[in-house]
Amino acid sequence: MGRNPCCSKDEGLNRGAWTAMEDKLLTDYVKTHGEGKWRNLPKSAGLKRCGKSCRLRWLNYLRPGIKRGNITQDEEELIIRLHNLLGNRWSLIAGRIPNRTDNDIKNYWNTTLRKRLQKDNPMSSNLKKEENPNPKTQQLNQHPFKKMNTNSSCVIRTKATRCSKVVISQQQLKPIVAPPPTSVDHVINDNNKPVETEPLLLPFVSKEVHSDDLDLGLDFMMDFKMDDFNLFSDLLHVDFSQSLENNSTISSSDNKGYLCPKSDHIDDQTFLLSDDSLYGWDFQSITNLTQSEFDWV
DNA sequence: AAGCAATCCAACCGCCTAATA
DNA sequence: TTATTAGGCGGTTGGATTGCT
Repeated sequence: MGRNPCCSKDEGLNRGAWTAMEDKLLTDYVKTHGEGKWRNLPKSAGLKRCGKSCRLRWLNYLRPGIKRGNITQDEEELIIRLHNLLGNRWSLIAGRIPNRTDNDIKNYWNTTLRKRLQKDNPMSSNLKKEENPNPKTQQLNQHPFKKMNTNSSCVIRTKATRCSKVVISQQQLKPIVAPPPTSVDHVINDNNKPVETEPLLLPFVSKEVHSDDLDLGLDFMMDFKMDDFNLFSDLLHVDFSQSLENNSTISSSDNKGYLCPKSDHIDDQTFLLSDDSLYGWDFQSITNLTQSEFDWV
């Protein structure tokens, strides 16, 4: 049953810093045979390393096009904003910053940004270390989707965990900053040709906007399928170009990248979101919510 | 110049999900 | 369907480097 045993327990494997010769062996092998099959790679490439170690070395160091060090001002601002949205989800953050690795960004955050931001804003709970570092204890004490902070802003950080269902009442969606569009205009493929598709209708109508109600804190992010992260590209000033399923790209006439949920109505006031339903919400509606305004089911 | 502290960052560890036999 | 592992991820470590006294 199952797959063949992993190499990780093998004796006699090299550990620690990689030598130039090991780097060359790994690079030559991956260039010839491509990425993947990491378990078998060390043996085939003549490396005395664990496959996991090879993968990490390739992805974080040897892979062509990687930028290392010298984080620019723009990149730094983007990291901060993305971290506000996503918390410590380094791979997702790295996915929005070209040619940077998650490890690089994580290191930069931990060594530079966190300290600086903590200094600038010592009350920011997002920047504090976890009081209880034991993940097992955290799991026992908290719902995996309810990593709460004491103030209203919070980042839900779940490791390899997904929200299955959540109920949001329409009332809770106030305030909506701008009227959301009623549909995404069209879906295009890689060749910029329109694709036949059903309209992605928003299940709620916009409310009156009261500027006094606006709270633009962006510390909140739900843990839906993060593959859909491109829907936040407007906010992040990044090209709205990442592919969705079927190699298609959604765009809207105002290029705002509004989120259009495929949710089920429970009644006129409440919507049930399931795991694959976040082809999104109006971004501000989501980010203005506090964690306590959700009922997890 | 020496010793120590602070910082950096590559690599490892352990957990989780998806894949697969 | 089930058991098991590979791949991927975030957290952490520890050796190397840099800065300070």
